[in-house]
Amino acid sequence: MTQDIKKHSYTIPCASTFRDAVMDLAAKRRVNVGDLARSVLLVVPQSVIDEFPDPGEPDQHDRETVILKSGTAKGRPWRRKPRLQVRMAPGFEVEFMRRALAIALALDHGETRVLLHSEEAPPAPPEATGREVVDPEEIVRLRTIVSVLSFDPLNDGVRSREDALYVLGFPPGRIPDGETLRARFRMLATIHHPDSPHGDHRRMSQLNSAMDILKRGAA
DNA sequence: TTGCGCGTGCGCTATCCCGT
DNA sequence: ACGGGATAGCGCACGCGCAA
Repeated sequence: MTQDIKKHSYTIPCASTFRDAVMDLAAKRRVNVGDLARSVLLVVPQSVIDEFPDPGEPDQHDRETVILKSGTAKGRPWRRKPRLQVRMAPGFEVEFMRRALAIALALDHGETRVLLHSEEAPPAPPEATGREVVDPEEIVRLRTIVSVLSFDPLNDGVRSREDALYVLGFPPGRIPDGETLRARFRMLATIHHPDSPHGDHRRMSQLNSAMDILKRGAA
């Protein structure tokens, strides 16, 4: 098997606190740092990433010491900038990827809205000051993502417990408790409700049917 | 159908090359 | 000589083919 696009290995110098936070987040999500960066690149428009503040390089005193464990220089200490290393498709700039990872951290901290302008950016028109700008490109991306990741509505509707588990995204045979069930339903309902920007009447209807079946089964 | 071996790709870590 | 960036190498996961 050969790949058409070779991945490139990026070295991203950053403050040790930033590196630790990113690695903690990756560990918490059970993914690697590259996955975090790719996720942000997938769902956040490039213009937003470009505008996001760059966490920047480590300061002059922020250095890590590495002791070589083998080779001719075994035992020799190396001082270098704290860094993150990721393998991704070529063509990205280090600052851009550092911003992307900063967005991942911001989202994890609950900052679910990303402003399209920074303090240094040219002043916005008076009527737009202090408001988030809705990027049409972002809306299209999000709709595509929701469409791809959502379950395919069942042609014959939700007729069995297995169908219900499928619609709610649980593996076959799983017996979710009431709290897990309600939490999953609420999350999916906010996405598929016809009033939502990404809503779908058919999916919402099948969600309700699935919930009914599982609630009856749990009773 | 299952188990085994092989090949390939990828992530992570450590090392080494080269510019300053 | 030092230190940053690039990459080599190791180990793991997964897909595929084949045999039992």
